[in-house]
Amino acid sequence: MRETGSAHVKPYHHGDLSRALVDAARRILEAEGAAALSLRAVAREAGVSPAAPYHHFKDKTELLEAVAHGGWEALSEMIAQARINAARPQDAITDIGVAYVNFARDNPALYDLMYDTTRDRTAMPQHAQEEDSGYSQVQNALIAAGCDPTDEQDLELATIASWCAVHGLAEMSNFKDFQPLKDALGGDEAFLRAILRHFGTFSPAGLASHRKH
Amino acid sequence: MRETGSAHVKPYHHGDLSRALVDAARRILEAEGAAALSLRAVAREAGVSPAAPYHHFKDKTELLEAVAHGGWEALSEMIAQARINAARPQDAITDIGVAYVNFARDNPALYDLMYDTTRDRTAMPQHAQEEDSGYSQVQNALIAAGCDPTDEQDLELATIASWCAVHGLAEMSNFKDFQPLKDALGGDEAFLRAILRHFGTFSPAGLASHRKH
DNA sequence: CACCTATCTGAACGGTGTCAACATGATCTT
DNA sequence: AAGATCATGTTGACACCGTTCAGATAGGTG
Repeated sequence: MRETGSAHVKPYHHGDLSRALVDAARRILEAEGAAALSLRAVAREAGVSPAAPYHHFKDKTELLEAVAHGGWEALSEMIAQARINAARPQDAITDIGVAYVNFARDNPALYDLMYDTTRDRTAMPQHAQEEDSGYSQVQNALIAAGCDPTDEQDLELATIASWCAVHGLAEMSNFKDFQPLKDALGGDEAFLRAILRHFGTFSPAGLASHRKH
Repeated sequence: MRETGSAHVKPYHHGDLSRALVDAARRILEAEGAAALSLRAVAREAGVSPAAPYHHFKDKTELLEAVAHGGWEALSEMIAQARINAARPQDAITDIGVAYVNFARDNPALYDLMYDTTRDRTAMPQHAQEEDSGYSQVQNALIAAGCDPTDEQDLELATIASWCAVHGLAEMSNFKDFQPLKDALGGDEAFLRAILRHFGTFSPAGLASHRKH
């Protein structure tokens, strides 16, 4: 490729395969589910030989971790949007919860992959330490909702509890559909908010009622 | 082996393979993890040819479902024990939560298998309809803790919320270890109870504070 | 006894993750 | 400009996997 002439030239051997592979994996994941996500299928989808990925990822696991990482970024984005769009600061935590579960519902296979405990646990904690991670956003939203920011221990407990509760709801929603209850409550979002209301830490009232010593 | 003489005779072709296979699968799961759980490995462990399982399970999936079913039964047992041993009725929900998370910690691979959303969703909901299922036990414990049993809709929401929260905590605990926080709080169980205290629905106070209309 | 059916084995198929050997071509050095 | 170098790609192979099918084996039934 001498000149950057027309549209789709292959500038290098491939271009940048790493990204192409991750994209291909994500495409397969959405279209055909986790069962169809083989390394060879990813290579096929990217138009490359089965051994090619090994020059960019030492393992199938490492590729999946890259895919999962992209998922965490997308989820953080969703959470940030929900936080920005919240009518009042104290609504933010609930809105984050809704956005979180919606993300899990819209990308069930990707969400499962993100939490796949078979792989190394490094992916999520590492991501949690970043500036605008979902975790720290939840923490800030809790403070905005009235959580005491000086009691670090309690704040961390509240953040973990919130995250666990919403994660549990998200996984549960993918596992069981609760359709009759949803209908009785008037739809998906109503059900969601009703459940969130039952998690104490998600309302200032709940927060207050749990302040002990 | 013509006569039913001594201890381990093989009365039929094998005895009863279905159970032996499920046991073998459970053994592999605990010893080597989910990655090593191949149908062939299970057959090997049971001392039988790779094709033998197909006379008892139509699929690898069907075997895994049997294993998962056993897991649900064991979990129900744990919950029942926690409920019986609770000092006061209103402590039962919290104690159930502790027992639940402990079960998930002690059998991480089995727990993952039980919630594997790749398989058919029939396993868990079906089990939830049984008499002494974990789900209905949680519901009863909530009533004992002061939840209004006449408001069926609210009761179901509370049960789901409780289950989601504890499931989330269990999965999260297997995903991330929270060691520094655990140390600061004085151990595993202290951490666990601290988190549970932050789920509003798990304390009568939390229950009361969420009663709206 | 002969027949039937359930259970198990052996061999085979296509698919998978992974690796070593080889090919290719962009970049660096001279 | 020419040749060396190194990252990137391909081919072919290996062991293992889930699954199937034809045949062996043995219990139950007439």
